[in-house]
Amino acid sequence: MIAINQQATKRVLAQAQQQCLALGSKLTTKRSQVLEGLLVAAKAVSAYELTDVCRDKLGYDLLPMSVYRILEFLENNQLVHRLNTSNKYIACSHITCDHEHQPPQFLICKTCDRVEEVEVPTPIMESVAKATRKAGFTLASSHLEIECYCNDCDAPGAAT
Amino acid sequence: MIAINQQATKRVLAQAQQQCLALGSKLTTKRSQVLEGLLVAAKAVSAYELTDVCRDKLGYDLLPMSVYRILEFLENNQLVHRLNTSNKYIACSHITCDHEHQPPQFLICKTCDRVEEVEVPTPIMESVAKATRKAGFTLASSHLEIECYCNDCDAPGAAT
DNA sequence: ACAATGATGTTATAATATAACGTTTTCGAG
DNA sequence: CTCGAAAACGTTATATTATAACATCATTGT
Repeated sequence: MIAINQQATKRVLAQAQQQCLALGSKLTTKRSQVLEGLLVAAKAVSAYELTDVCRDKLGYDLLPMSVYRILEFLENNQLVHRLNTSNKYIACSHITCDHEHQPPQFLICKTCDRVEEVEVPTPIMESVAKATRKAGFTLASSHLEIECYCNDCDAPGAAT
Repeated sequence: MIAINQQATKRVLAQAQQQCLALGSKLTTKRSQVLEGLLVAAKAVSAYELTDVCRDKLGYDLLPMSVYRILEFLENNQLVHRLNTSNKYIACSHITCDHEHQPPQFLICKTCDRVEEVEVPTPIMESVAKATRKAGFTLASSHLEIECYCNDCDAPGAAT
């Protein structure tokens, strides 16, 4: 969770604005609203779910088509990640950092959609890349999505 | 590609039949047809695409709903893998083996949907599992889907 | 033979996603 | 300032992926 209250959210949105400007684009009102929706959701949500969050929790009136477009924009500006595994979106947990990051790996709870963005140690990812090359493929990105259960959602069938 | 000709396909289907029986179920005609469609496709295909392959290349008349049901059955019988990343399905490359396998990792070409099923060395997967536990998550499976470009489909923007 | 179960057929609809085009807004060049 | 281009946003339509719900048919053990 990167935004636990309204003030933190404001800070993140301000930082996101900066990040967009640095990339030559702008975080408009609508775009900011969508990002805020993702921050409030604090987990991976689909575009349609995000429309609901924006309406029900924030009072923002956004159409799903706009949400899709805006999510694409936010992804291009490294503010949001799309999780292909679940067709959901999540705010990047590093918006407030200054430094560059490794391509992220995502631990995704299959039950509650909570996501942690972690850095699998570089040598490990190197090994994965090596196994990939050996098979005649090239990594498209080293972004990995790993399906998990979080500690709040015990794995089904787990022994007590 | 695990079936390069008609004879190899027959062998795979026979082996699949055995594998089902061992699990207490049966590879019916329709189920066999769906699996054959996947073998003929020789790449990851969606359920609807598979319906087309079965009709156009094999003359089998299957409805998409049946295909979904049958794919679910085949997955439960370890004959087929569902790739969550792309919402497509692929025949398991190990149907003709006798021995147990590690949970598979998939290299998926984003351009042509060709898939290689590889085994990332166990110690590497151990490291990934360890990083996962450290973050308070438990792996749901060590099946990994890795988005790649295969050597026939050069990565966009790759230097020559 | 028939009841129970499993397999398949059928219809409807939900959920996710993109295309195509029109309108409004922004913003720099003149 | 204002006009034209580009960007952003609105709107409608439709494609794609997936599941639910219930009907019918087939198989099998008794």
